[in-house]
Amino acid sequence: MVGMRDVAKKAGVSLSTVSLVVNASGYVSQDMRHRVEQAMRELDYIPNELARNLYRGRTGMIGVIVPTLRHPFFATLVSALQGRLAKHELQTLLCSTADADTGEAEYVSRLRRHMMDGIIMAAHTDHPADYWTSIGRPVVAFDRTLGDTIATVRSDHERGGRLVADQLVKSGARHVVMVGGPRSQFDDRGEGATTFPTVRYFQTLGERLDAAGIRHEYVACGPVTDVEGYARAVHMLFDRLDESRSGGSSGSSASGSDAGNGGIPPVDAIVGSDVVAACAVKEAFAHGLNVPRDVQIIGYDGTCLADCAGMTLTVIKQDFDTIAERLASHIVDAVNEPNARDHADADDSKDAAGADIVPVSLRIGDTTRPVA
Amino acid sequence: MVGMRDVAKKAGVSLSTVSLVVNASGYVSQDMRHRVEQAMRELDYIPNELARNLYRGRTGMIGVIVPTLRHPFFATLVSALQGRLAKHELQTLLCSTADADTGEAEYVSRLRRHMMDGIIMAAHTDHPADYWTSIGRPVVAFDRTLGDTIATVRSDHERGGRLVADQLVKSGARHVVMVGGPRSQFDDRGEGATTFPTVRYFQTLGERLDAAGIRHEYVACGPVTDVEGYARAVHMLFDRLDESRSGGSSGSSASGSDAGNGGIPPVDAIVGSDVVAACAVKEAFAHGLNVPRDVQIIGYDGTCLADCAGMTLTVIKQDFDTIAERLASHIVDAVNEPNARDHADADDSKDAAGADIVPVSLRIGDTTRPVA
DNA sequence: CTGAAAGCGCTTACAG
DNA sequence: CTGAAAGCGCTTACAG
Repeated sequence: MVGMRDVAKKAGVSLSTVSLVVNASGYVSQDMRHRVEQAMRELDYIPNELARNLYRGRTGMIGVIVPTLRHPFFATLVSALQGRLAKHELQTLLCSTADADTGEAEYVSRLRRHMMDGIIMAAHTDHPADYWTSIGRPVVAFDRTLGDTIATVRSDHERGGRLVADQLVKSGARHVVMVGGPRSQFDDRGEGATTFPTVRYFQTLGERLDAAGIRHEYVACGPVTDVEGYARAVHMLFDRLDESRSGGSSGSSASGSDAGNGGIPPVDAIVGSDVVAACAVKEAFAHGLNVPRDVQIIGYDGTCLADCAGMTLTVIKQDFDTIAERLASHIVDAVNEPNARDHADADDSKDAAGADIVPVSLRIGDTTRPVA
Repeated sequence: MVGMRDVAKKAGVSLSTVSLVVNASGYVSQDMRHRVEQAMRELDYIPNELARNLYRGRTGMIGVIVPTLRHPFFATLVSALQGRLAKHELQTLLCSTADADTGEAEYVSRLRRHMMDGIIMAAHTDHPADYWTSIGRPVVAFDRTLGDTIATVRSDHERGGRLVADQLVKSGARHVVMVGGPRSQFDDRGEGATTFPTVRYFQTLGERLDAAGIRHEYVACGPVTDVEGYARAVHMLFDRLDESRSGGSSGSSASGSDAGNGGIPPVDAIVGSDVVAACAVKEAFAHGLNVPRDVQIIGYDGTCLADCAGMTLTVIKQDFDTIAERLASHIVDAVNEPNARDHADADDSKDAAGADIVPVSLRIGDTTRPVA
């Protein structure tokens, strides 16, 4: 392998001169520069970045922790992130907790050992906040709270909830089923606010529906990594709907809890992630139900599924580009000034916990009825 | 930052002893070992991997070049790859050519500068074979030919073509439309074989349909990165179908070239990637066509779209896990013995060009008719 | 089995 | 503006 030393020898100059030329820093006379460049060309010299990394204590790589790329949501997020990080000269190191059955601890350990410069955390974690704050290296969180000193970026899920509630109320929905992750996500973690901002969508939606007197219930599936789990849950849901529609002879009490079966309006709206919504469209077809006449369906996320699900889905779109931009700029800040706390720049797009809030929007598709 | 030197000092031993303990290599007496371990614990010593990298000339990272993660096919591939690479203690460095508008040259340069140990190439490239073979560092190709010395892994697309032809023939299809990438992909590149193995699917399918006397045509869309391009192409296709179905008044000659419009059977089968198939289902619904009675739809790839497209798609499934396993083991070989050429182990699952061929399978869904 | 020494390839103060 | 020197933090021959 040809190194700087060889170039220096060939050009008849010192090591440092070569270094200055390679890095285009400092002043080197035209003459020297040319001789060095010529020597580099002749020897086909390629700088070894490893040595630079060691000296600088940096690798230029950011670990992005997600559960799995198989879920279009994370694929889209990572895609956007890679583009943004690249603009800051940072590489994206893929860290999936489910795809490689490696816990996040493995990646945190790599962060500690300087194999990456920082971590963007977008996967579930059981570690408490002090685990994350004690790492002492750059970490930024997406859609979850990891501790006071760790910046968070998330979508405005409350707005999502309001937009969807509005759509449902105005289109005359009478019985809404929300399909989402495990109920345990709704639990507080001391702070009085859940660490899973996403559940705020369902909470806000639920409150609004309550206020409008619209019946609603929540069906929990497995964790986000289990895409098939969603399919099963939606499948079972429709079987149940069949039962309730085919008369009051339903033996199970699953279709209602606090009212006599007779008076319960049939389910006429299903709400959940894009995956849930896509499955719902499929089941509706299979069960001979007309969408949106018999049942309205509203997705959440705005991934490619929203346009590939057999019908153009009405969805809440998360703004992946803006999210990625914010995450990237937070991690760049953290990498550049490791000691600086949050740039408390009194940004009004932050919530009480100081999270960076990105707006969402409602995209009307063909799976909802026109509003009154 | 606390380094090995500090640990050595604290434990009262030499640097090398600490190194031996950290690496669990060589023999160290129990006593020494304990003292060192204790010191490491007390000082909270964390080895700096950067120094190791420099010494070993390795980073433990493999670059995976794909066009974009936004396409479920590549998301699934990368997901599988990450899992496999992790089993070999290798990290996955995401290198998207479209997401970060960075050409592959940028990543090859990083490979050269030792920022990664090898590259798995799964994106389109305009560079000729000798560009790739001249890199002189580990490269493995997925689904494309990059030169004699570069190992290739691909699915058995010919088999895919046969399976689909069989399905179409037996179910009585009369007019098949294939929707795929730009026609230019079909061109030879000297070697007498296209560098895009995927087109072999369409070629084989076409030959078989010819043999069975079934009419077929090819509609070209933009490059794979342009998912919306597929949607548009399929949309236009259905508009054309409407026209041809509503009588012979079609002014355009697009629907046929070598026969009078009158005698052409209406299109009753659409074949393409999962994305194409999903769009086709959607358009069929929108146009009031019954699937599979009026039109059969067959996808290719077997990504999550195959189960989220409004109907369970009949698809050719690529075996992502096996593909990832093969790619990973090839790159591991290449990294470990840089000079070794192909392990010419006379594997019978290789084609003439020496590619490693992985079987595909047909998954029957609800978008095809029963076979005779 | 343990310690002093050289070195991985590059950078950056620091004298000339 | 250029050159000799020390050092990034760790590893591995090589003597003891």
